[in-house]
Amino acid sequence: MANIIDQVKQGIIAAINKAVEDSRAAGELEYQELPNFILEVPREKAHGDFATNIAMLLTKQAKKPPRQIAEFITARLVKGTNWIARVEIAGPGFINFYLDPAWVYQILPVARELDEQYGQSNVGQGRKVQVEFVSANPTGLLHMGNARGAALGDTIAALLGAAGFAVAREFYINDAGNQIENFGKSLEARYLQQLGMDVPFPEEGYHGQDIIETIKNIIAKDGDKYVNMETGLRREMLIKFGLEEKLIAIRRVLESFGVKYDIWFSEQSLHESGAVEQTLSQLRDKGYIYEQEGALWFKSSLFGDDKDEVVVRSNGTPTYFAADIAYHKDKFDRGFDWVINLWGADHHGHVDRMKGAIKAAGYDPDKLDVVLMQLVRLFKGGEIVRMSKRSGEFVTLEDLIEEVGKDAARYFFVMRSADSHLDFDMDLAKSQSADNPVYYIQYAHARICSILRQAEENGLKVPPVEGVKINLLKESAELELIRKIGDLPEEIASGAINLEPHRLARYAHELAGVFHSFYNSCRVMVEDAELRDARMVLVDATRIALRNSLLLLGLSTPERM
RNA sequence: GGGCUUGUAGCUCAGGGGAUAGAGCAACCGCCUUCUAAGCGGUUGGUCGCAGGUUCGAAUCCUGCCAAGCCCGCCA
Repeated sequence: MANIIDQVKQGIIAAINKAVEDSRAAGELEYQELPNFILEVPREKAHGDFATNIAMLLTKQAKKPPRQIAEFITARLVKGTNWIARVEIAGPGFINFYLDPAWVYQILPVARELDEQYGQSNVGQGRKVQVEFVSANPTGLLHMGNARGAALGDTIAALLGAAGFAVAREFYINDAGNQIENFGKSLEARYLQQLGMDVPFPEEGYHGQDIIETIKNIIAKDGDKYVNMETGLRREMLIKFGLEEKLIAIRRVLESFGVKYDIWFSEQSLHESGAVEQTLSQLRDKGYIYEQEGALWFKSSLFGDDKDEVVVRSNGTPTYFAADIAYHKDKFDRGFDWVINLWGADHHGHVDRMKGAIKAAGYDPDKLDVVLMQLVRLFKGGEIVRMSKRSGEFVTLEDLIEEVGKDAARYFFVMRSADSHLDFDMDLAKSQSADNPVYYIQYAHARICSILRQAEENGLKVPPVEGVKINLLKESAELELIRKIGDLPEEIASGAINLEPHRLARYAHELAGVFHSFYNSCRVMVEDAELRDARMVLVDATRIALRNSLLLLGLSTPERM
């Protein structure tokens, strides 16, 4: 019921199927197998409301020219059912369907009835899906790459939720391994330096100013009590304090970015619980692990990888990959039917062996999807902003939110497909002008709210749809707007299934555009009460579709601008 | 050297077997006594990186080449 357009489409598809079968039964057409035809909205409006390519696809089997096949099919299509008003054969053999214009009027009551729920569907059927994203090292601040991951991951999760999946957002905390050791050394050096001691800073350490800030906080709290401590213990204490502080900061920034996680999962916990060890011994029992040069290797080459991968170093410590296998095993053990990871493109080489490891551990690797996102290049004043984490010189997510605002930042990250190399133009993102697509969309929402607000001041409320003559909406701008509103459920569903949040960003922009167009050609507050009522319903349904889109994108929905 | 991603209008990008290839920005011309001009309408602008192949039909699929970014560690 929720997806009117799909419903109408399915009706037409059924009608086509029947016509084709009838034609075969009558001996006009010959075919063994019905080809996988499509029914789509043609690019050109002159080509009707929907069009199918079935006649062209049947040429081989039927051994007849496409236009003749189309003749047979159209002759057997029953007009007047499934909203089909007129059918035409065009071009090389397309069958174009022209529907009774009234078919779109069903969309408005549905949108208003469902309100907050309009656009949602149940294609996910409650299946459990996990989206893991950002998962940054808790040793520093979030950078532009993390920010893109946050916006994409959160929007993908929102789409999946709206499409009927039971979604969990998860942050994997890399609180183990080399970078933590490095973090400890950096903290220790800064600690001793801050207390006036002349000690060298580690070559590979974290040079960022934020580390010094952390140390100042520690000194403010505990003074010099760690100075005379044994170095191992001292680092442990500093790491504990530092990690906690960093995690709180990361969580706070992400929340200000509109991102909230359901689960924060610690890598360290997998080592402590013995899960890593257990996973490795299971893989060893299955013969996927061997020893060479003192290290343990996973036979990832058996699964299409170009070489094997170390899981336990010759010094006895497990690698990140070992923990990651245990982690993914844990995800599946928690009952997720679908596991989605957002990784930077620089991790692409990791995908095949991760899938291989999942297979080796006895799970279905097809249940893991890794969304790789290309790197972000930041432009400011027309120039690339060079960034380096090691030197501590980079624009943080916090800086970004402060400079361009949450809404613009989120929209800019989501408006491009994940695999496009994103050029982020800071000047454009923060410009409060027509160039900025975020304002364009929000402005449409504010305009609608303004109309409805003024109507209400004059004692006019949006009427219940039952008594309204929606069929008074005959202008092309009106019909186009209704159609666009009707597209939302499909946009959400396919955006979710294909993990393509940029489609929703585009949709919101298009919907706003169609509305602005309508606004300029049709006045809502007209004298004619019946037309006014119909347009108020239309405008309110537009508001619903726009608002729901904005919320899924994590953007605010201003009622005045 | 091998792998992954990308190459479409001046710029940033959609489209990913079908009809005349789209949007935003930029440029140019119009539209505010009327519900928000952060808006609308119009014009200009394309050898879809190059070359082959498959197909009734290729920007889209295949092969080769060219260019850009990233990766190829007992880092993550």
